[in-house]
Amino acid sequence: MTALPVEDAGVAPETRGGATRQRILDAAERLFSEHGINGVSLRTITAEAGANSAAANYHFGTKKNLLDAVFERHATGMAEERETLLADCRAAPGRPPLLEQIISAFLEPGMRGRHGGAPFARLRARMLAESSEQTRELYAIHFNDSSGRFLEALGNALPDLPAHDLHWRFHMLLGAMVYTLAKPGRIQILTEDACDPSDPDQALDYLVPMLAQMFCGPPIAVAANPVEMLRTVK
Amino acid sequence: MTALPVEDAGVAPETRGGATRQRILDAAERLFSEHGINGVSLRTITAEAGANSAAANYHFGTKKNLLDAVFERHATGMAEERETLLADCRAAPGRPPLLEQIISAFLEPGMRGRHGGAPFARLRARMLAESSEQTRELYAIHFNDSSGRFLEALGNALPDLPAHDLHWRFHMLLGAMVYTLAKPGRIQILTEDACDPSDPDQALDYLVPMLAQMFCGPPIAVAANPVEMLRTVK
DNA sequence: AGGATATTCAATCAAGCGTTTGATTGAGTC
DNA sequence: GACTCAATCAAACGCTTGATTGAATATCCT
Repeated sequence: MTALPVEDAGVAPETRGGATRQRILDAAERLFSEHGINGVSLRTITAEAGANSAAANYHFGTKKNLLDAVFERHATGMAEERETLLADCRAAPGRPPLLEQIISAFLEPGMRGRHGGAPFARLRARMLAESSEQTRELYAIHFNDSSGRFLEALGNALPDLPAHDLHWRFHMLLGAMVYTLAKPGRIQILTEDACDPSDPDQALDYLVPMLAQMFCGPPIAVAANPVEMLRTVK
Repeated sequence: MTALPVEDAGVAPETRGGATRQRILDAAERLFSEHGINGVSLRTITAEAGANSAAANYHFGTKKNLLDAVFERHATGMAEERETLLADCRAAPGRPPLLEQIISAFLEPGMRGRHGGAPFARLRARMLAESSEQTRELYAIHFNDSSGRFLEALGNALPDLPAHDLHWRFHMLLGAMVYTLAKPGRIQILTEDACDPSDPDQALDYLVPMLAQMFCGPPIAVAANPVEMLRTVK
């Protein structure tokens, strides 16, 4: 009868690596990252992939599942490379793991690695800005553990920094990364300088020292606002 | 139908006034910021505004024009307040305008001001992440001049910093602001601390000193990469 | 070889989209 | 009281959307 249930017995199309399936994943990744998830139709994706318009539904069931697959394709390997580089930091030359090394271990796999490259990077940034339910789930599944371990490592590298300050600095680390990945192109418009955040090498060369500088600063004194003081204590 | 209190019986052909028009703008701003521009239909907007489904097209022509109107409603005043605060920095107490004061003058109007509040802030962040043609135009029209003047003021406050470094630090300033406005909620998920970037007061209390700290750091030495060196000269 | 399985195809569905239409309202003007 | 005109309304326009179907084709296994 109908071959609808994607989780058929044996090897379902979910897990197979068919050529059409791969082409659809590639096209979806590129188009999602360029026009947003709601800005691209399955017809456009399958056309770009040179496949029939029903192919996406056949291989992934729904559009939501397609985005899941696009995300999972690179996220797992990316998180693993992050953890590997973090482990290298611990078993490192000097005594205390260098702050810059930790920051670089966090940024590099997502900005320069072989995990999707620029399209997947921009897709992640766009998804974070949208912060839909699906996005929150995907990030929680694939990145929560990894990010938590980096937060812990940064805390160990800065034992005198209050947790509240550490969290705010990590927030800024995420912001710098996500904004860079999103390629808004504001600086290029404003300056016409060679400052090019869309160049991964240049971005890492500058972001890592700048962020390290920021992490090293003294704790913030929020004396003016007693409510903030209370919050800081927690 | 009973004549409801038409508060604005002004001289409004299509440029101003009108209670329905305002309600549509409010609904569009809220829904756009929550679900994205492509994620909301005009029918949803007009329904939320308690208006007829044709009202949006009547008052604004197209969906694109509606987004223009939503954006322009707050952007002009926001840019003006930024410039006013920047002028206050120049005619300030001490000799050199404080770095923190300039940064605060740039961030405050967009984060805490009466210019749209949280919904408009999040909408701006989302638009920057999408960076469509329309977004680039709107930002260029309303914010290019203002941002350029802040870039200049920051350069004057840090005369020894190479332009290339200055631009990268301004990029990070934008990233911290945009990411905070987008409310991705990652830190809250990761830490369960009271660190809450969606609280404008707390965000300004922490972002301003952290960014000032980053701006004050030494220039980045990119010795490893000769290509970068060449680019820096330019 | 042949039969089962996996994939592709053209065609179609209901639903929703942005937009347009023509009629209707009701306050202001002569 | 007739006329004007911005504003609102119900209804429909043509088109695209995500999803589904059943037949046709490619692929594999024994």
